[in-house]
Amino acid sequence: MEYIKRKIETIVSEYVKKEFGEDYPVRFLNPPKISMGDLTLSSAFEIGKKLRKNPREIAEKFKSVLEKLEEVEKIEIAGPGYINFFFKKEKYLEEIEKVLNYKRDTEAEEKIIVEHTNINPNKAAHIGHIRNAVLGDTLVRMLRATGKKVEVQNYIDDTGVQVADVVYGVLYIDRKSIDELKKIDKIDYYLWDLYVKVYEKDDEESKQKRREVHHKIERGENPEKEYAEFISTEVLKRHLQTTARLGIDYDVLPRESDIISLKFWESAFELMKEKGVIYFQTEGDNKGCWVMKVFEDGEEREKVIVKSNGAITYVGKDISYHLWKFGLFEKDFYYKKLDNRHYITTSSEKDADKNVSFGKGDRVYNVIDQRQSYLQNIVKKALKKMGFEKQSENLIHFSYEVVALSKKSAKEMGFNTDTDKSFVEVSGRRGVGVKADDLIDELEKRALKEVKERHPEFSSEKSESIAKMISSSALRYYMIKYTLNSMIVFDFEEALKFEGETGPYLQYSNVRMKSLFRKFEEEFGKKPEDEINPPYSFDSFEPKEREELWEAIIIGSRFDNELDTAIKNLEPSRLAKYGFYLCQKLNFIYNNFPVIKEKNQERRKITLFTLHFLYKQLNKVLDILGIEKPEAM
RNA sequence: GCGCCCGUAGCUCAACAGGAUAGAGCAUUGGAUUUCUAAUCCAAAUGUUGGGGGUUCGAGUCCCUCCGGGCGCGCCA
Repeated sequence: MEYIKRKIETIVSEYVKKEFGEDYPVRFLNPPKISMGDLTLSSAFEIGKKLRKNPREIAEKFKSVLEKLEEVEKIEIAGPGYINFFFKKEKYLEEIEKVLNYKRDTEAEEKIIVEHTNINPNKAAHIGHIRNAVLGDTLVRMLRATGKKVEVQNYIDDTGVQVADVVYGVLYIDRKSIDELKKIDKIDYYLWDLYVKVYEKDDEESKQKRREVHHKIERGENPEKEYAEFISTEVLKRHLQTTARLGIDYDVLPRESDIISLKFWESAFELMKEKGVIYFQTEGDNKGCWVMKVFEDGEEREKVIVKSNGAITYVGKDISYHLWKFGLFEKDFYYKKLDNRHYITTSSEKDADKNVSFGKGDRVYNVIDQRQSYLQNIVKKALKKMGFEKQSENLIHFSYEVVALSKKSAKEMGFNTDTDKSFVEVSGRRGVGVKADDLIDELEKRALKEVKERHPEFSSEKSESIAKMISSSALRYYMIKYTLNSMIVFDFEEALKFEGETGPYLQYSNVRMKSLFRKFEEEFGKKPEDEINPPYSFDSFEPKEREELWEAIIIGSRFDNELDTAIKNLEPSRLAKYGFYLCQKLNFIYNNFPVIKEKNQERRKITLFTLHFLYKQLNKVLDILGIEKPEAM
């Protein structure tokens, strides 16, 4: 119904300017009940507030102006001043293509970079990482659905202490050669356990040894460097297999080791000195460091960017990475193919693919959990201080709460639940967490059992393929249905559900429709689309039935509004909820209005229209949520 | 100590930018199919939105205060 809103907007802003001599934003609301109207305009409140007039009186003035709209059947002023529109139903149905093919105004060409997943390549991916990846991927799909150009980056911290710690473990605890590592089936699982072992013996001597390993990797000394490269690449490949199970891909994988060897930092350092953003501290706690002044909590504080031993801090690296993301210095990576879906950065020119280019974004979304807010803000401030105001503003921390384990689930897995808190924190170092692949395996197992029970006639290949789609949708929906601010206290019982507000429910609704349309074709010898033609008439329905069908159509018409709101508020859960709501309406109509058995052609046409329209809208939602659409389930 | 976030039905969560009678799922109880996939649908029941005060036509939402919980504030990454 966005096309009608645009029409109303034009009329309202013209009228308001003439009548009240000022511009007011035109805002729409959804009436809480369809009996109150199809759409609400709230302008009377805003104008009334400003002019200190009764909003109801102002609303009355709008009535005559807006009633002239050809789409409008009637207008009612309700409550304290809501302007409620009732559309001409038959006309609305005739123009449904305008709803289905709504095109947003094309904004100036803008390149968006979304960074997400960013799992340290030293152990298996766990449910916390999955929330990040699913949120990031959904954000990407949301943006692309509105026609935006989006590049997806997955940053690989292959030189950090985490990798060094497992290299230490391999070299000094398990004493394995690279050839031996190659024989391990799931290296990420092996390292999950090894990582825990490394921290079990956390004495001074091993700490010292670990630091040494880290420094050697940073300086490029072998065999440490070789091990680090091997491990991080192999674990990365495993992570990509895991995310691929959820339908998640990336355009480019920038590696920290390349940032270091291509000396990004040196350029960033020069730039920061030149712009006077950092300076050398000669006294106090930070003596010998390069620091940046940060204004926070009403006082100037210092943030160390280069340590007194000359090493760069984490923020320092992040600042240079972001200068690259926005294309703010001349430095660039080389790229090569990692597999047929992903490019990875490289520092050597000779194996580089010269035909691709990444970065140089206008807007950047970083999908990182809420604990990193402080540091993300430092990067933003650094950009601003360097004079890159616009880029600083366009750097958006897509922040969300973490995933923890419910005490019940943690106990079931044999973790220590002796804590004051009502949940158990996920910790890679202690090996506390649910591995993503384990969870997906379990979901697949359960889905397969269901499919086999329902369809014993299916080949095992077919059943398995369907089970995979179901498990992926269940996990994706579970991760997306919570608002970003809400901590997910992971519970097996909740996550393994296929009924109620779950991904499979949405999938199932879709399958039902497909099946219905298939049967319709068999029965009537034509496609549903061929039946759905004007003229339309609701005359053969009871008033109650008419309202039920019409409500479903109005709900279905809100897709574009929901998508826009989800993007504006950066809240993917909104779209998940909408998808669920859509399916509830769809299933209700399906259960209460027969199609194939319906003898009255007028009734059949309208019912089919409604279901087909909701089905098409649902398909858009499923694509954005990354939920696959099996033929049967 | 300072900053950010949260507190809503028995449980897990919604509530669009301050809007109309605070809604879903799960669990509970009862019901629907000789009929398009029952992973469905319908109905019943459950609320002082942590407490108190304020702002206004209107507050779960904004402000103040108190209580309870989470996270952050490194020359770690």
